[in-house]
Amino acid sequence: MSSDTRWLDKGEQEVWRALRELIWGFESAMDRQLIRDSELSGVEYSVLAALSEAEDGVMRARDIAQALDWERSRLSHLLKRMEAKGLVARTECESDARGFNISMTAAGHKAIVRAAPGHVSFVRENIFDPLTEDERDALHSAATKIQASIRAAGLWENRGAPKA
Amino acid sequence: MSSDTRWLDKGEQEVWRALRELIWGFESAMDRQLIRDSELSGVEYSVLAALSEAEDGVMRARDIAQALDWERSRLSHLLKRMEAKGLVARTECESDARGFNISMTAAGHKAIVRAAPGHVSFVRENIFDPLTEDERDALHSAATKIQASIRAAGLWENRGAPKA
DNA sequence: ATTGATTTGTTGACATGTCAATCATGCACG
DNA sequence: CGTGCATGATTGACATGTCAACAAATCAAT
Repeated sequence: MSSDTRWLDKGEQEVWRALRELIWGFESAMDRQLIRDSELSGVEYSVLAALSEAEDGVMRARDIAQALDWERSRLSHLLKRMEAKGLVARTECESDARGFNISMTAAGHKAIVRAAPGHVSFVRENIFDPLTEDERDALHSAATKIQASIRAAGLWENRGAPKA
Repeated sequence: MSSDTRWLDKGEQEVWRALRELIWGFESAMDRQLIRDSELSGVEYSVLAALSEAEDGVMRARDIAQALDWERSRLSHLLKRMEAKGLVARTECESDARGFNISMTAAGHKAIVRAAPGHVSFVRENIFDPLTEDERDALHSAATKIQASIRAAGLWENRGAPKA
């Protein structure tokens, strides 16, 4: 596993560098755009967007965490802050006394409605507009395959309890 | 800029979802692999890798920050921790009394030599092996174009002082 | 040379994320 | 029914990153 390492050749290094820079830089650029043009951070936007996609704008915390693939504690901390800001509200869950229902407040709804156009424009202008159709398709399948490969290697899940 | 937003259609949403998941998940998967198989975190690996590429294994803090496109304070905090762990050492800079030269210690060198094969294997097995040549090339050009587009929009730089 | 702007780096306050521990509830199976 | 394990969520300690303020050295321009 050590002596027979297949190192990256020149061309592979360039691809890897481009991808690494994209992965490191894209999220913060997106955050910057959101914070500049709205009152929401990227993670706050994610939560509100998830809530928007639910029928009634209400989701259990568990389901939000699953939809976003986040740790529970991360969501819990964030929801506490968002609740303090008045973006979401929590009500007890009737069917399961352990759970909580998270809903958007009017302020939360207003915030995401205001933020969404700029966010979508950012995605369209920086991902779809610059790429040819072929490149877009290839990007799609490449991203899907890479993720599948990492999953198969058991390195994707956050809480990696590899059934020790 | 608000009423004429071009929203994403079904297919575009799928591409965007795949890319977003990749961007969010890849880095932490890489970190997980490194921490599992070595004593280095992803950011520590980055610093040591940058130092490795310098001729004599010595770089000024400024140049490391530039190479990694990091904020100065981030690097400063990290170097303090890495120095405490004995991975790097700092010496004053002769030519510029403000600067510091950062060098790898023997322990730092040992650590990255031990971590590198696993890291390269991770990259090869999860990026290059699963993709066809066409996909790899398309991924390369797509990543490059997306980054160029974000740069052109002025949203790439960390310290965005947009010449107000 | 002196002044003022720029560069280099550190620091401290704060925001955010991870991890392990905790607690209450629900569920499965005897 | 209980008993024990799984689930949902919170908490606190800690790791890490950002931001703005700072200090010291250099540079530029007169």
